[in-house]
Amino acid sequence: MIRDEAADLPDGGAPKTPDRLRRRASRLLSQLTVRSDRLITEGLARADARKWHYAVLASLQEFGPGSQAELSRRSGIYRSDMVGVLNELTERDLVERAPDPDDRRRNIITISAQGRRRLRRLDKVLDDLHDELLAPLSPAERDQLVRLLIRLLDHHTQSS
Amino acid sequence: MIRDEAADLPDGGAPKTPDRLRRRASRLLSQLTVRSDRLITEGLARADARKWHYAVLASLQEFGPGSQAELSRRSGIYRSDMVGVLNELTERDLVERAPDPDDRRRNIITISAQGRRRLRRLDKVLDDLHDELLAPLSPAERDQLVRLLIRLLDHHTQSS
DNA sequence: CGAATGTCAGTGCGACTGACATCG
DNA sequence: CCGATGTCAGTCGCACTGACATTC
Repeated sequence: MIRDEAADLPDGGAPKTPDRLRRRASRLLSQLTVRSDRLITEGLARADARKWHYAVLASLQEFGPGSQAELSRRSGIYRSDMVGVLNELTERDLVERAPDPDDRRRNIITISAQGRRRLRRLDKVLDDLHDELLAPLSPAERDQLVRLLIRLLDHHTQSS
Repeated sequence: MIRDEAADLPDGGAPKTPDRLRRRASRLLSQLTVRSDRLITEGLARADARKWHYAVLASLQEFGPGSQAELSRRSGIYRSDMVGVLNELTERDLVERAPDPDDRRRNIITISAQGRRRLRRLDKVLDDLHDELLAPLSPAERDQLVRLLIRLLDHHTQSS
């Protein structure tokens, strides 16, 4: 019989890091994202909010009012899902949805004063949650991580 | 009427980075992970494999045979989902599922010779896919990213 | 008895698709 | 006519739960 151990390192024998499973960036990303998402989702739920609430409100504050399709592009939420998010936000009077007089297909979404207050609150909540998420890292390391992630994300979004 | 611009920086005026949306680590992680997952899943699909196939095979090669529950702990796949994964792997003769004589509750899962060949193939496929995923980063930066992610993941797994 | 194992059915959520009426 | 918009219904994959029979 063939010794099975011999088959362990047949491809040149170069001592490839043994914990490839653990070091695969894709696996690290997805496992960490599961935890991160849960942390953020639960944290925001305690403040009666969801991730997209923040995304939409922040995008409105930074780039000003816009149509739903425009918000969709800004925040990476699908046009079809944006409807529901905006329903929730208008229910809570955080944004206003008004028909665009110049283009009757569109709604113009505007952040309200209460929405701005809400956004400030959510920003604080998120700051705390990110402190928890990034706890083991120094400020410099956090910055480094963010920069690396941004470069990767940019590379994979411009091509699509 | 109140000028809305005035309400933009009411909290002290500290020039908080304007693109907070873009810099939130949690958002970067989830958005990047979506792309990464898609890249990997499609790449593996072209080789008639799934992420878990690799995870299970690699864990078998590195840590040796084990029960399903043990594999489940090693690879982060739920006990309930492991069943299906192992069904697929045994169908393809990549692993063997044999009852443990010493503990009749358990099955002992062993990687087969074909499974080892398969694993080597998948490792190459994944190397290429990670080259694509991490394309914008230098080797040193890739290493840095992996180390940062590992530290974060470790921190959030030991506590759970 | 309590705890672990393998299995199955099912939930909830998030990303994504398709189609449709309306309008530019 | 083509393209964009807002809306709705529905799919798919995945993490996760609950329950159950069997065995330790």
